[in-house]
Amino acid sequence: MIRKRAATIIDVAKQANVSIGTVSNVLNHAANVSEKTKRKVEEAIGILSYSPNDAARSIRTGRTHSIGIVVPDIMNEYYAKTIQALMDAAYKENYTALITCFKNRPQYEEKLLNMLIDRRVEAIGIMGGVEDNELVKEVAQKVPVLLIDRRIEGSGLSAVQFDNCSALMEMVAVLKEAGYRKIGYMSETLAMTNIADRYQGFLQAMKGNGLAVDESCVWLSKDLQLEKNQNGYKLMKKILNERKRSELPEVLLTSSDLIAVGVMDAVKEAGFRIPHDIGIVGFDNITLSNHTFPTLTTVEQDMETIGKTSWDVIRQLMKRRTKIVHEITLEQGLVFRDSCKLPERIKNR
Amino acid sequence: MIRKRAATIIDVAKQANVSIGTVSNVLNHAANVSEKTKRKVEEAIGILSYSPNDAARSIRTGRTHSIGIVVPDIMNEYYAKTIQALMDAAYKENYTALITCFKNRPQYEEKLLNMLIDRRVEAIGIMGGVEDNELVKEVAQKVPVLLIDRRIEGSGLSAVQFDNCSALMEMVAVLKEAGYRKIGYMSETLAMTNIADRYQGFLQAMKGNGLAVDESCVWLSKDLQLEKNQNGYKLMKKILNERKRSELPEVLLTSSDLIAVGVMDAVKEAGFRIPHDIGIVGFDNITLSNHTFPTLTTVEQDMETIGKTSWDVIRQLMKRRTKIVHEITLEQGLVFRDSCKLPERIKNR
DNA sequence: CTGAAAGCGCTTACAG
DNA sequence: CTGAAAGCGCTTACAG
Repeated sequence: MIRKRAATIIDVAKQANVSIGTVSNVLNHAANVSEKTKRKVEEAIGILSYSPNDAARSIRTGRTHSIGIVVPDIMNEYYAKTIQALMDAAYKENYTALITCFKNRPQYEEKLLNMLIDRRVEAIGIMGGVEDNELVKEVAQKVPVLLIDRRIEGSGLSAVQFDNCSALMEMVAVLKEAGYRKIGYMSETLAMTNIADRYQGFLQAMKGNGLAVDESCVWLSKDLQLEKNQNGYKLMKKILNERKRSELPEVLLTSSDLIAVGVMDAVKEAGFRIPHDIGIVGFDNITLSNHTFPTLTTVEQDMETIGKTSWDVIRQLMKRRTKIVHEITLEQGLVFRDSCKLPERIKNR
Repeated sequence: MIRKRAATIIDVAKQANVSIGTVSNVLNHAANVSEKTKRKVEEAIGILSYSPNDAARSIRTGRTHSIGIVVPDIMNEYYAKTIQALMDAAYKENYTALITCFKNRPQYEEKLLNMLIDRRVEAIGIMGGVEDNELVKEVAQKVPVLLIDRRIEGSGLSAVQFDNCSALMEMVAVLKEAGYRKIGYMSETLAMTNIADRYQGFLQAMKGNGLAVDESCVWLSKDLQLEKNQNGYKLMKKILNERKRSELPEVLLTSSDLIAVGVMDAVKEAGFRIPHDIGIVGFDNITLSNHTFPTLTTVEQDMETIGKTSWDVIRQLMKRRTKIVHEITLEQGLVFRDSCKLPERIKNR
């Protein structure tokens, strides 16, 4: 079987014995077309199983009805759910989202962004680590950019973010109330604002609550950006090998549920009990966190909401050629489960 | 700030004082262009920060360098990882994958497929439930289609699949060896071949091992297609409410880890112990399955491999205008963990 | 209500 | 090595 060349608007016009302008009018539900010719055209379209070529259309109209999304990867449920919500919202308004993943490899980022620009996406949403802020600003000269779950200080770029700092401050306050004093912290490096904000919240809260930060219990590692689960496990295993029990924190805050789960595996493997010997706190509230043993105390980020909100803002950004800056901050929520020793009165909040 | 109109090849030609044909030649690393004019052109490109318009290019060349992927959703890790592997492979050869999710809503499927055709993707990979086989066949008239993790009998369409039937036969044999007799089965309905094959494998193996299928312990529910976790929990809860313990299976096979995890929650909530009172088996081997309590016995599907293989086949399909049929079958693997009572000799296999 | 024609931003033979 | 011109498949004023 040989696939036929796709029919064009010219073929349809010939088949229906009308001009291509008329076919175009039918296609676009435009200008009064008589019922009769409309039927003729539609019949011809059916016979030839014609479908309009979007590229040709977009070259004329100057619009592509597509947006670009840049994320580290889609394998992390946090990204997957956010993107899904954003895509769904866009799709309902006949926009297609081009998803691109750069796996935290800087050399990919530029290539991906250029690809999106070549495709003339009408806006770009950037989630996570495009590390080269200058690059992002250049891109924003050409096409509206929305930063999702991050920001670039002083760039005048729109952003939808969570209030990471507050969430961590609350969490630390609760841990203190629960009797914890020696609070450890494990995170990817602080390149992204969302991650940095959490750490700031941690530091502020420790200070505010009169607790000392034990620097030997703070681990910031670049490895934790990807394969968080695996790398969290490895890092914790190494820590447990090197230290005596008294040198461990009483509770360990982490910047991701996946990291937390890896850490828990290492801890359990070393024969410690959670939360009896050490408490663990995650971040994201992915499905996994409610099914680990013990279940994981964490910070909930509402992916549905950030995804939808991002689309709303992107739509605003596309509307006008003049630039306006949107800054939206969403609240997170604390989820108390069994991986920390918490009094009932706290759990029931 | 007002965003400028994007520069075109004409602008570049003017800026560099050459013809647009020459600019095009530089862009496409084509025909001998003298070093000097090349530099002139590149400089002009820099000054205007010109980027070529893919739509215009594709309308001339007839190629879009993009493929379409259709999946139920990207929130299930099984789909997410497969797509990621496929996207990565495609990306390395300068192809972009347009990901579309139809959420098992039939009315979406046609719209999505048309959208992909309008965008003139050079091939389409379909994973999971596009239910209308006729629709798929029509699409395949226009553009090469690869079925991923499913097939359409007698359609002459290429497919990359797992050997689901064999995997289930092996699993049943192992369960029998472990002493299980009353084996239950919980799955989404059998609309898709991958799901149907598993059930066939189950039936065959039961027969082959001289075990009776207790039909009261077979649940096939449409609800389990989406939100598998939630809906698995609900279904199991209902079952536990309605039955005495003696009416439950000794071990329950499920068609997805997410379903299995929901089931385990319901079982534990009802006060039963796993695997002491009832064994549970999942399917997919997503990250979650190694962290539940108890950890989940399951069937591993190598997402990396099916994703990459799918790209390899898609590339083949795009190469020629004559149709050739590819049928590739991949092996799965059994993963023995703590959610079933299994003798050590089996676990160590 | 319908058609003829210009033009969107490119690539591709073809001259020179 | 470089340029002029045709043409890809559409939409959009503009006549009639």
